[in-house]
Amino acid sequence: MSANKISLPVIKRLPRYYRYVADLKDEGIKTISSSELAAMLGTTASQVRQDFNCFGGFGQQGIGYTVEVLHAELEKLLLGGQALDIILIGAGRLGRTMSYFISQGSLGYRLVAAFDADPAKIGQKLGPVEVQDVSALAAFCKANNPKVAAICVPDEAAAELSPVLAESKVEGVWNFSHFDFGLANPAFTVENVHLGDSLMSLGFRVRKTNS
Amino acid sequence: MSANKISLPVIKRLPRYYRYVADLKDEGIKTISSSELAAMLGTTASQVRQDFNCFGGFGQQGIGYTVEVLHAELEKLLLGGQALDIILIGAGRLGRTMSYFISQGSLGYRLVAAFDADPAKIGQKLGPVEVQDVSALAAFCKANNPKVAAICVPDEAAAELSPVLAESKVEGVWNFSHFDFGLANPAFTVENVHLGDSLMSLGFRVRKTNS
DNA sequence: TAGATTGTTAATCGATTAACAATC
DNA sequence: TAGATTGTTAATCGATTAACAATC
Repeated sequence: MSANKISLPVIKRLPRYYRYVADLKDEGIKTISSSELAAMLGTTASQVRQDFNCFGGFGQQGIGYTVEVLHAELEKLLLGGQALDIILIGAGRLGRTMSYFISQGSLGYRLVAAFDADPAKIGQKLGPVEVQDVSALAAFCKANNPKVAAICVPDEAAAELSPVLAESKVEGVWNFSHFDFGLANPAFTVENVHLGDSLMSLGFRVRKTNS
Repeated sequence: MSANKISLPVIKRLPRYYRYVADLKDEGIKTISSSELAAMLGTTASQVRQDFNCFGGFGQQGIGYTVEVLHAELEKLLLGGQALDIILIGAGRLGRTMSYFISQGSLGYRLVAAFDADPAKIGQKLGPVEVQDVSALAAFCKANNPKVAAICVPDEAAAELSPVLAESKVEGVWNFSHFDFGLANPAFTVENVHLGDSLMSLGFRVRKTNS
């Protein structure tokens, strides 16, 4: 029943709006215009208005946007009232860092389990959860229906786990591996974080500038 | 002297091409057509050809692309022959994880220094380098001219360090903070990795699917 | 009422996709 | 030569920006 389709570029901009508006709220600013906000963000007033209007326009003509309203609306959109259950797969260096990240910030998630294949890691405490053997993944999903999985395992392990997740109720994949979950199963909503790709493309741009 | 302008979307796709082509090379595949590669990547043959042609077309009409040539060309573009010197700023959990990341993969970088403000972290070994006091940053940059900085400090610290980096020879910023280096100094080439934003936007999409 | 600023439609811009001539 | 596939131009699509009427 996904009513009106919001484009991906707009969705990706929402968290940034939310951060800036939260700052404004903290500073006690009551009202802001699209052009003021655009100047802060380095974008155009048109884009700000177009973006906000995807969600039904919470501004007032002649006045601007009430910071408190804007903040509440963006928070509702992004945090959605109740936290999503997320599981961490892979409790190595990256996985552990991400587990802290998930739990610390108010990002709209609740870490409910962590898994690893390495016996040395099983039983370790990771914030609110204890690392389980990855062989318990399917059973855990069946019993608890987590909605999102953070993938912090090597590519081959991700490929092996993909069918297990596809059979579960997991819909969202926060993917740090190179395995392409979206290609494997179009039903997944995938957010890739390709750190190596990111750093490489930065390298290309920096080298380019000097040539 | 930045000759032909390559668009950002194309640049961002290059690392993925490189990974897939490296796999093909490992599998001993000699030649590949744009349509075969497109099928693997989940894109169109047109896009593959358009992208490769930004760099002067290394295919052969009637035949396709020689995997070895493709691999060599992409490697040259992305790794650029010699490694870029990179410094790590912030040796907390995230910074340490990223230092391993930078050093381990063949991403075209050489970690040359790490900095932190916390006395407890100063002196720690981080792979090839030892964490220095951040007060030594300006002097280090002046003496060693690193080209890229990885920013793994809180937003306020990033804001304070921005002018220091702007005065140095640092051009590329791999930014994990929310401070906007591109806005502060348009001369920077910035690659933002906003993990919280990424996870939040995934949450929006997952919730959206169920409403 | 006059000034300001939104909501929304129209114009522009850029990126992706399709088509096809060149050529291996 | 015939078939295949690139390089490249043209068409389409979508996102951004500009314009302006509605309205606080």
